[in-house]
Amino acid sequence: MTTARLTPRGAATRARIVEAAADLVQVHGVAETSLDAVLAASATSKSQMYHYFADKDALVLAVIDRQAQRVLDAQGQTLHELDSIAGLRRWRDTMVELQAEVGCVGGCPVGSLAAELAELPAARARLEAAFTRWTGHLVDGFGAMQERGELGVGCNPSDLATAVMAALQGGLLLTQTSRTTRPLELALDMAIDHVAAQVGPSSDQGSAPGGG
Amino acid sequence: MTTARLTPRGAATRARIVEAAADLVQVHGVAETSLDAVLAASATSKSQMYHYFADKDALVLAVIDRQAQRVLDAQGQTLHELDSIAGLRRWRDTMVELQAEVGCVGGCPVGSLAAELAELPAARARLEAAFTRWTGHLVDGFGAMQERGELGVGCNPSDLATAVMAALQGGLLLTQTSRTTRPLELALDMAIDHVAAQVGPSSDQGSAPGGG
DNA sequence: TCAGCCCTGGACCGTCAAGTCCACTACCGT
DNA sequence: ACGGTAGTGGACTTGACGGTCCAGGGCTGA
Repeated sequence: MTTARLTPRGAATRARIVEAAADLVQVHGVAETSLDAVLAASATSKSQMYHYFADKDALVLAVIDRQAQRVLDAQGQTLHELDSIAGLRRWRDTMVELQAEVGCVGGCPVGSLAAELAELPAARARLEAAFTRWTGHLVDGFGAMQERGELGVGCNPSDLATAVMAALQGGLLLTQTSRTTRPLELALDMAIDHVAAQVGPSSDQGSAPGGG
Repeated sequence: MTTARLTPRGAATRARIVEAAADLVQVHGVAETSLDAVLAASATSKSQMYHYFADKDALVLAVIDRQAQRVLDAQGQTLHELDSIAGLRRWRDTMVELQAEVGCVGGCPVGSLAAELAELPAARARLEAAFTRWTGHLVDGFGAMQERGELGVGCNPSDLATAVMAALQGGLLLTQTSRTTRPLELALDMAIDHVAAQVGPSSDQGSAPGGG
């Protein structure tokens, strides 16, 4: 089922299902979330669920998109002010704060989905798109810094963003596993230092030569 | 069931079950791996499974330990030569190579388990231990470098190791999602640069002040 | 030889989840 | 008013999965 031919009432029901599913998936994971639970949480019936989605997999795809949006929303304004080292630091503090607030439980909603669903082609494509969109905000920030001459012309904003996102994801995973925000803090500080190291020298990244 | 009172024959059967379960879990994840599948793959019967393990959860704990060991084994000698930048680079190349060999499929066996099971207390404890052991090899390497005066006395080998492990885990997740080794390469290069930046200056880490 | 425990085979059970079906209601356009 | 489509309720089917049970095979030690 696509989103064609939806009355406002129908759209609201569909959204309620996705919202409830997203909540449950965030806590229990996809495999441990039953449709019955989603139905109960959203006060809908089986026929409604199958009216709006072909099957559970289709719902899961919608949940991926929803979670990706939620993650971006949770970062608020800091996500749009990544064009300076100071902005990156504020963003770092926001991410750490968000984790601390939930007691380091749950990890990254998108990262967790990626780990669980990366081997399913359709889901993988959505997750890759979600990461690309997220990372895009970093790319934009680094690009702006580069245009202003704050970042060496030799360094690649996209590569830089990918490295920062990797640090974030790994930091979140270790934070979730250890129940301390420390790994996230260390990982993001490392990443920001890595960006800061590109400030000033305008020729080389100072990295290992071998890269493919 | 602990490992008490096991004849060689029994131990072999138990090991066969864990081995088959580990194989399946690595590909499909815990939730999508049924006991029947494990039994078929290991040519054992239900009664054997429940003779050696109290329930599926108990088997999963054994699988976590086995996967942790497999990951360490896969890294071979490079894991014991992390006491120099050159050694770290060889280790990086090994990790990238391992991912390339499997077509970037599967991600990190331990990381994937962590993402799936981190909210289950018993599993979380094992996973945390697995990461600690793994990270321990990095700590040892950095400690040796520090003793030889190659690393500033002000920097903490344990923190450094945590940051590198975060980069590794995040890099693996993005590599799995994007089906390219590039994120892993970028993440590990960043991490190694971060370690290299501690070489020479013997006072401060040059990181953000706020960390708590 | 024989008792006893480790080990194994496989039928069986209860539960729960995904997905189907059909009768019904609500709304929209003409 | 009325036909058609969107939307809804909920019982039902099917099958897989985790877990139980018990009878029997096989090794070991006295």
